Amino acid sequence: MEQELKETVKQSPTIQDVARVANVSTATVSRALSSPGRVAEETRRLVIEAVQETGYQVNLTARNLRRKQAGAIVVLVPNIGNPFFSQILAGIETTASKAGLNVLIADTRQPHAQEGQLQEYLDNNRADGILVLDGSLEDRFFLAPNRTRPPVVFACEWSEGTKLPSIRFDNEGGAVLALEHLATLGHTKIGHVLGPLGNVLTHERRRGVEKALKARNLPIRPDWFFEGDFSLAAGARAARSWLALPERPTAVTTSNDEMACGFMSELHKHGVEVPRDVSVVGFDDIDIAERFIPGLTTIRQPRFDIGGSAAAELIALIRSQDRSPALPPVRQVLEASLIVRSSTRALAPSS
Amino acid sequence: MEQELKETVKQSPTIQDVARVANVSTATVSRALSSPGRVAEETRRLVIEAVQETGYQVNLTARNLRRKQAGAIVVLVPNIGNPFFSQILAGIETTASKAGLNVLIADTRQPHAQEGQLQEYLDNNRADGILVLDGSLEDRFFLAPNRTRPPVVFACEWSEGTKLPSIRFDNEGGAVLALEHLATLGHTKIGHVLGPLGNVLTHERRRGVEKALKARNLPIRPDWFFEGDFSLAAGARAARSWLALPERPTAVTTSNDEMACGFMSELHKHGVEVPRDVSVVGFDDIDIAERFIPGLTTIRQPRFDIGGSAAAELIALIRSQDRSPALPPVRQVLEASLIVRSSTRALAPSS
DNA sequence: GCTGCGCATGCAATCGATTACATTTATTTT
DNA sequence: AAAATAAATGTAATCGATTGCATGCGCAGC
Repeated sequence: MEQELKETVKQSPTIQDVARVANVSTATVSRALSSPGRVAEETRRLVIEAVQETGYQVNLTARNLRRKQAGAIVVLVPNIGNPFFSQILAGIETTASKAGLNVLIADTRQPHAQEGQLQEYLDNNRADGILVLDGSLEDRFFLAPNRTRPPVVFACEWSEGTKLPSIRFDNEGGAVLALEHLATLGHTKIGHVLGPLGNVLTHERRRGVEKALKARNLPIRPDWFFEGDFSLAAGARAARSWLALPERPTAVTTSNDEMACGFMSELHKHGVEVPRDVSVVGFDDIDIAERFIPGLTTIRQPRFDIGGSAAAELIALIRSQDRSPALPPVRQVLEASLIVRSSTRALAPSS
Repeated sequence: MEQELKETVKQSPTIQDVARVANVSTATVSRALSSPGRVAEETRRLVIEAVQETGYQVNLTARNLRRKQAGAIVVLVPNIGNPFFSQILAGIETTASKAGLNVLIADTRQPHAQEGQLQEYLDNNRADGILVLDGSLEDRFFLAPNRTRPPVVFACEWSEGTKLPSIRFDNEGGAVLALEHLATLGHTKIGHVLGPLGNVLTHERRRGVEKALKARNLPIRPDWFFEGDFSLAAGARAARSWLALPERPTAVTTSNDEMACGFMSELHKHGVEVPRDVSVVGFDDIDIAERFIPGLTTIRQPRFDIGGSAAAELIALIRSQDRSPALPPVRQVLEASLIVRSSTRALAPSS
C-alpha cells in the first residue's frame, strides 16, 4: 500500500510544502514570489500553481524576523474617543494595509500608556515606524538617544522644535476663513475659544484669528479669548465666561467643534440662542456638526486624506531607510474650507 | 593593543548578549525570564542584572515565531468612526496590552476590507484571536472550514446562529427601562426608531420595547416603528416620517443616540421642539448626548468594561487553547441604566 | 559506597522565511 | 572553439528566542 498516515491536525502549509509540490528549492519559491524578475517564466508558473494547490500564505512572523522588521506601524493618538481622529485613523488603516503593514493604535492619554508602554513601542522591536497625532509628546521620545529608532511622521499636530516630517492642515488659513465669514456678516466684536495652551493647533488657529482681526482692524481683546482644552466641558465653561462678560462679543469662533457644541449647549441652558444672540463658528467639521441644533458653521478639513498622506509618507521613509541618503523632511500642508450652516447669521443692523 | 573595532551602529542587544554578560547559556536566560521557578535564585539574579546592564528587550517576532503565535488579536469593528465603539476599543486596548498582545483594528465597513483583507486576518497567521463587534458578518467567517482557526469572541453584537462566546449588554432590559420611564411620565402613544433590520441589537431592543408596551397594555402600531440604520441621517428620515403621520406618538425611543440626535435635529428644522412637542429617549449614552440641545435622556452601558471583559475572555481562550478540554462558551451580560436629561418630560394633562 | 533521583544548566534543533554564495547551464564575445 | 559572461537555481547560514534532551552534580536511601 502507498497510503500514508496523515496527521489529523492540518498545519498551515509552509514554503517547504510549496517547494516540494513545485519541485524546486525553497529559495526559488521565495524568489518567485517576491522578486519575479529573478526566476524563469516557466518556473514561476509552477510555483504559482503550487501555491494555489497548497493554499500557502507567507508566515509574516518568519519573514519579519529574517528581515529584521516588525511589519507594523504604531499610531500615537491623544484620544481614540475623539471623533475627529477616527476618520484620520481610517485613512491610515487603508494606506497601511495596502502596504501589508499592521496598524497599532496607542492612546497616549490612557493612564496605562504613560512612559513604559510608549517607550516599549518606540524601542526597536514593535514598530517599523511611528505616526504621531499628538503634538504634546515630549521630543525626547523621538530623538533617538543611542539606539536606532524607527522613522517618525507627524500628522495634524506636530512638535515645534523637531524637524521631523509632518502632514498638516492649514490651521491658520482655516481660522482666517472663519473670521472673514463673520466679518462679512457684519460682526466686529468677535471672540475665540482656545484649545489647550501647549498645543500647536491652538497656537496656529489663534494666530489666524488675530491675523484676520488685525487685517480688518477689529479689536483683539484678551477677555474675549477663552481658555479651553478641546472638550465639550471646556466649551461650556467658555459659555459661562461669555455670559459673565460686561461687554459680549456678538460672534465666537472655537478652536474645535466639540467646544462649539459645549458652548452652544451651555448657552441654551441659560436661555441664550445661537445664532439669534450670538454667532458661532467651529473647527474640524466632525459628523455631529451638521446635525447639531443649530447646524454648526465650521471649517472642514480632508481628514481621511491626511491620514492616508501621512501613512504614505511614513511608508516611504521606512522603505528608503537603508538606502542612503536620507530623504529631506517633507512638510505637506492640506487646505481647509468653510462650511456654512445655521449657527452664524448677519448681525442685525440695530445692535 | 586590546582595543577592538566596535561597530558604530549599535544593534539591539539579544539574548546572546545577556547570556555572555551573565556567563550562562541562552537557555538559562530564557528560563530565568519566563519560568523563574526553573533556575536557581542566584542565577536568576545574575541574569536580571545582565538584562539591566545590556538593556535587553525580548524580540517578540522571534518569540512568536518559535511559539507559533502571532502576538496580536484583531478587532472587527463595523465603523471606527462611530463614537460608540471608541470607548469599547479603549477597554480592549487596555486589557490586551497588559497581556502583551497587540490590537489590530479592522473596519469591516471600509470598502477595501471586504473579503480578502478579512480572510487574511482570519487565516492562521496574523492573529491569535478575534474579537467581533459586528454581528452582521456571515458565520462562514468563523466556522473553520478545514484549517485551525483562532478563537472568536463576540462583544456587543453577535451572530444569532453561532454558539460562540459573547459579552453583551442587556439590550432588551435597556429598552424596557426607556419605555418604563416614558410610561411613568404619562405617555401612552410611544414610537420607536429601529436600527438596521438584520442587526441583533435592533432586534433585541425592539423586543424590549414591545414587551414593555404589552406589559402596560399600550398600543403597538406598525406605523410608529420607523426604519433606520444607526446613522444621523436615518434619525432625520424618521423625523420626516413622524411629521407626516396623521396621528403622532407623543414620545419616541430610538435604537441608538445618533439617530435620536438626527431625529431631534430634523424636527427642529420644522419648528417642532423636544421635549415640548415630543419626548425622545436614546440608547448608548455617547459623549455628545449630555451636551446635545436638549440634553438627551438615554440608556447608558458600561462601554469600557465590555471591551475589557471581552478581551479578557478572548485571552483566556487563547491561553487555554492547547489545554484540553475546551472551555464552555461564556455568555456574559452587563446591565444598562437610565440617564434622565432634558429630552423627555411629563405629558401635559391637556393633550 | 553504590545506585537512583531530582535539580540546575548547557547543547543544539527548531520555528519559517530570506539571501549570500556556490554551482550549473546557456549565451555571448573574441 | 575557447573564454568570459550572464541567467537560473540550489545549498546552507541566518534572524533571535524557545525547549526537548543530555549532562553533571549533590543528596538520600539501602
